[in-house]
Amino acid sequence: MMLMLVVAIQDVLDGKYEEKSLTIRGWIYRKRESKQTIFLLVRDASGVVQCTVKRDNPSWTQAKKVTIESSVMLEGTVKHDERAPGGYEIAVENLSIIGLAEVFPITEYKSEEFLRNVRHLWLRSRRMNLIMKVRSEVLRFIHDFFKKEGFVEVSPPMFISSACEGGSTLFGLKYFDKQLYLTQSAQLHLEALIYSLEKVYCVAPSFRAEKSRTIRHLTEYWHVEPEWAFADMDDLMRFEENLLSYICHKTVKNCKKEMESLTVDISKLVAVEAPFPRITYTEATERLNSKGFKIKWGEDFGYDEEKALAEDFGKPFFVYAYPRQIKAFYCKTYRDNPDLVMSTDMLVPRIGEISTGGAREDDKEELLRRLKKLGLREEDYDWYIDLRRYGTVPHVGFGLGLERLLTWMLDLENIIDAIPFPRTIRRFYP
RNA sequence: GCCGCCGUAGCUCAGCUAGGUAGAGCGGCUGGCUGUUAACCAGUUGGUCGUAGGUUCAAGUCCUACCGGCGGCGCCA
Repeated sequence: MMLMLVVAIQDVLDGKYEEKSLTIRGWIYRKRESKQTIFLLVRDASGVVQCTVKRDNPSWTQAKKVTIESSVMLEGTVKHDERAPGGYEIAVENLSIIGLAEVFPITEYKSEEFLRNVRHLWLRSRRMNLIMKVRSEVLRFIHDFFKKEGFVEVSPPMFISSACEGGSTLFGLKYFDKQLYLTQSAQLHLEALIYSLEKVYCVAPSFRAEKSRTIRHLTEYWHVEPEWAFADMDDLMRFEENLLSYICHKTVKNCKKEMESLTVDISKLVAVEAPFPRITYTEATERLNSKGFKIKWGEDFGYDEEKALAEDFGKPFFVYAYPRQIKAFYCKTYRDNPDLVMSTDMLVPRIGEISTGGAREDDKEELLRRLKKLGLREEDYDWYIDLRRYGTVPHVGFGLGLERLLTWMLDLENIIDAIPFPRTIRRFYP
């Protein structure tokens, strides 16, 4: 038996194999029959190519039999043909069916609800294929950037024994005969690691039992979190804007085809340029109130307020220096104004917050005061307080929601499409 | 936690306002078609109308409860 060249479909479409005999492997994407010719559109991980089977060819019988989504291996000759989508097609000489598919449930008309029910099959769609490729690349750029900046990737625990912030949004679970929780942020554990490694980061899932019913919430999402010793708020914001610029520019460059096929408007990504606008919470409040909102100083912004600000800027920006009472216990206060904390959110149009970060309280007595004031039990945070007992240092960190970032970058209508198997308040199958 | 919307064939929906024999398109199957672009033409197949009660001579349609789903707010990344 002659050994045939097995190639990726995208390479055929790129014209690398004109008039060559070769083998492709994949799945039947579309099938159209006429009297003399059966047209098989075959997809693999890389793309879709049209293959033609003629009536007088021995593979005609197999081609008659094959169904949508059957897995196949076929041999044939690449022809340049303007009538074929993509300009190239394969004249089939031999077709073998690997797995004959039953009638595939996904057809032309489909509702959101149905596609969510058959998510495990919908992942085969061109759209999900492209989104997952971009997601993979974005992850790679994130890792590249952190490594370039000297950060060490670490692996925090998912099981935790006490809350990071409040307890209400934690998923509890039975851990032998004890009560544990799924982590909602790696921050506290990352803070412990900076005393060894100084600059650390992780990309890991976070779990939130928030009963949120919106297009920008998942109960399980991937969280990009660094912690950085001996750094301040200015370092933090500069780092974040450089990271986002890097991701956007690399994605535009390396995922050109995918972005085109997904009809993403890349101009907003090209336009991302450090430095980003920065406004304080107080300035943001004044700005909003001049537009007709009625925010009292000390109140947090809702989604409407975030959207109004974001539309004003039309690009990513920071809000920083928030009132102490609306932020978590670990936020460091400004020493010249203890009503304010060194906390910053990065916001983007349409989505709102994609990251929250800031300086962490590094003074032990101050941290204890904050814990007490918020009614948190000191003994639950004993190990965390140790970090201020033994060689405390000023440090900063942030958390970036990977799926929110992708939703913004790819203009996704719903965050669920930024992850293969989304978990929401109502969805956990398949 | 609060508010709104949806549930009829494998899929997408109409039918409900004003109660009276369960409909269409897609898909499947059969046949036709000179190269199709999720083709086209003809025929055919296909139903616990989400579930349980109630009103009524009669309920897919009206009422109540429940179940499932989607979205908005709040909360957050």
